[in-house]
Amino acid sequence: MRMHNPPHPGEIIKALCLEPLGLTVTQAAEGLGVSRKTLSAILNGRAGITPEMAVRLSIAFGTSSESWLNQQTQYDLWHAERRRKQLRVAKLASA
Amino acid sequence: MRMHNPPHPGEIIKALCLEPLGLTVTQAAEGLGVSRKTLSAILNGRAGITPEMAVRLSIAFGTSSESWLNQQTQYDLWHAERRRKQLRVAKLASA
DNA sequence: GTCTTCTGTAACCTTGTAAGTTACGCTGAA
DNA sequence: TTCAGCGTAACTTACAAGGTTACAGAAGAC
Repeated sequence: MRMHNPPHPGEIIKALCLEPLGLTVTQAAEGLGVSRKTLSAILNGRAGITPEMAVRLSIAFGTSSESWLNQQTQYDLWHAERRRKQLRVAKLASA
Repeated sequence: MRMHNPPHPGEIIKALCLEPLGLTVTQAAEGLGVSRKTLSAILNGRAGITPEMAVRLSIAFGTSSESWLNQQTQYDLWHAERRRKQLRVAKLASA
C-alpha cells in the first residue's frame, strides 16, 4: 500500500497530455470521441477511467492502455485500502 | 496487448484459493463477508472483482489486493482492446 | 462595453453493474 | 430419501458512466 494519496488520473491527463499540446478540453474531448462533459468529469476527478477510455487515451496520446488503466486501479485501490480495517473478513489462509 | 484471452479472476480464485483449502463456495463467502450469490457470480465470471473485494481477498488469502485487482484490470482491458478498431479517436500526439 | 470561446457544472435520462435477500431446481453424498 | 452445496432467477437498492441541454463565470478579441 502506498503512503501517499495518488493523484486521480485526470490530473495526469491534464498535465501530461493537454497542456503540453496546448489542447483545450473541448478539442481533446472531440478528438477522443467523447462528450466535453465526460472528459471534464475525468479531468476534475469526478469520474474514473474506464477500460474503453483507457483505449481511447492510448490511441490519442500513444501510450499503452494498460498504463492508463493501471493509474485508475491504483487510485481506486488506495481508497479501498483505507477501509480495510472496517471489513469483517476471516483469514482463510495465513499466507 | 496479450495474445490469449486471460481467464476471468474467478477461475483463479477457485483454483488457487478454494480448491487447495477445500473450501466450499458457501464457506468462502461467509469468510469473505459477502453473500454466496456475490461470490458465485465472481467465480463464474458474471461479476468482476471490485476494489473492495480485492481487499477482502487479500485479507482472507494473504495476497496483495493489488495483485487481485490487477487481474481484473487485465481481464477488462483485454476485452476493451478487442473493440479498439471500432473507436473513432483522433491521434492527438504521435508518440 | 460587447461578443465569443472555453469551462465547470447542474438537471435529467438511459444503461449497466454490484450487492443484498429470497426462493427454486439440480446434483451428489450419507 | 434426506440434506448440503451450488447455480441462478427475480426483485430491490445504490451507484457510476455516458449522453444532451442549458446555464453562469472567466478571459480574450473587437
